[in-house]
Amino acid sequence: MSEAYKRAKAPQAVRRRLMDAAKRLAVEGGLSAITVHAVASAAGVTKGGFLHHYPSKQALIDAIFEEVLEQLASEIEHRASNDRAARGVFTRAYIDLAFGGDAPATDETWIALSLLMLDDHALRLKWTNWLSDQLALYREDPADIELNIARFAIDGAWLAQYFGVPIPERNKMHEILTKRTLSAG
Amino acid sequence: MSEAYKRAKAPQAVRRRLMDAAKRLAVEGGLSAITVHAVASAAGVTKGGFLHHYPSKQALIDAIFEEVLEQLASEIEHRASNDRAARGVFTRAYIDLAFGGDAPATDETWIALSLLMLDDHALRLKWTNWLSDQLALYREDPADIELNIARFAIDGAWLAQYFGVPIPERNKMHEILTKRTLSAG
DNA sequence: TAGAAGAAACCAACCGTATGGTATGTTACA
DNA sequence: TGTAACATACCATACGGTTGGTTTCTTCTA
Repeated sequence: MSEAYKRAKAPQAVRRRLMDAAKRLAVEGGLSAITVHAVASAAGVTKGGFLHHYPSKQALIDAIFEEVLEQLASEIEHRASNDRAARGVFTRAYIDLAFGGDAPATDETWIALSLLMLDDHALRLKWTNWLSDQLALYREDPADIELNIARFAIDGAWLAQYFGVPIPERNKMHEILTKRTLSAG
Repeated sequence: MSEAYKRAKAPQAVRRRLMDAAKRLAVEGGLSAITVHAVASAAGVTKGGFLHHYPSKQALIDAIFEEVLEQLASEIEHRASNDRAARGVFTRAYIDLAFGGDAPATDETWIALSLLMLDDHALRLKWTNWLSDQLALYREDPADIELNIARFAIDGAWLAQYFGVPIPERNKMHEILTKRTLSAG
């Protein structure tokens, strides 16, 4: 009898570990590092265990993506709830989220998200739909140039971070970008 | 005797086609679409042909990367040569390059570049080194917040484009970003 | 409340396929 | 006539997924 059989069954914890392991592997080694074997074994389980919980590798990826989108929406909502301005509510929350350095785990999650999207057309579509839904929800004008610049800058800043480039004067940048979402219309 | 043997030998043209095919495949199908077989056959040659010109798949990727960096540097240089301002010369050229919509091939090339980098740590390093060299060459302050914001925004805009999101009012955005590289210091 | 019975949670071994790369051959060019 | 430019056949490996088992949990009944 294999030793692993003796462990307590904890399906929910295993699913969590599988998701986290996949994200971590993606951040550390790019999306090509996400193999069924690697993820499974990083989560302390075999391929069989992996494929019991998720019918395919793609299913896990989709699950991660959905979860991250939900987390993102919830973080945005939390930040937006204290914002009484008429314009740029979503974008400001987006900026805050990117610069709010209190949660490094969040950064990893975002990077993993981006990596996943970049090789998967369906996920890219989900992302753009999510974004446009959010913009609609917070009544942002998708054509507002200033807001678009700010959001693009945030995306670029993620990339820079993933590339290992230190961003100088984060706080100041945070402040400037935020201010511009408030000024003109 | 196979038909292909009868073609005129044109090694230089084949190498060119291999590079272009790899870039196109990356843009269309993500980096996982770059397989030796796919690239070779898209270039009208077999795996053997591919591996005669490049000792490995990675060698082709490296060659593409080097070439793109050189092209980029040359485009930047061309644009910078007409710029007499003291600040932000590189960044303005970078912005121009991204928004100069006359060359859609350039866009594809950049996207391919980004895709390649995202799964290859060594290439990411090469990119950051290239960037910091360029900043030094044009005497840009790497900590200049306004310039950093502009460059980040450009990177984010590429991504958006790759994601298929139309960027509203490109010209206006181009103008605004450029203006900000000129104003304060 | 015991325990039987079924379902859920795993593991280990196997399979087909795709991939990067090698070895060896064939044709064209210099 | 040698060398560069290809093609063809082959190889080892890694991958996603399947199959069939073994163990633990849950639930239903007497």
